[in-house]
Amino acid sequence: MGVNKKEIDTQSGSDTNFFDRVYEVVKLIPYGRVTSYGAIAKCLGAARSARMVGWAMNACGGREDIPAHRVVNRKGLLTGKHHFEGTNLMQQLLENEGVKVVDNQIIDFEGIFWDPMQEL
DNA sequence: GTTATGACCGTAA
DNA sequence: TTTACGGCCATAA
Repeated sequence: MGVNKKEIDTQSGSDTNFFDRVYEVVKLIPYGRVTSYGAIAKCLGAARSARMVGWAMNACGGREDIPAHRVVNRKGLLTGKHHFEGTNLMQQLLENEGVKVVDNQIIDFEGIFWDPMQEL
């Protein structure tokens, strides 16, 4: 039995599970902490695929297990809040965890920033 | 198979 | 300083 199918991917180990990887990292985000798409992407080995991380979030719509509200862009801005229900749901969730958010921007972002690579 | 989009990031003007 | 554009990877149509 050889590897018929399509010879694995051009790269070793990355079975279209890119999304699942992002989900796992996001789910690993501790309470009261936040991270950025680039940090997650970098942790996955694709720092240049930060957009894919956000894309994965878009597909996460419906996965409550994934605290996407803890994922923000490099500036600590809630760029994805538009994808949440309502208008301030994401902000409410963050404030609920003790994260101060003003004008869609996280206060002391660098202070509560959680780097996945730092833990992993 | 190609085209277009995307919750980004980084650099240039 | 701010603003604008391109790149880069992956998914969906």
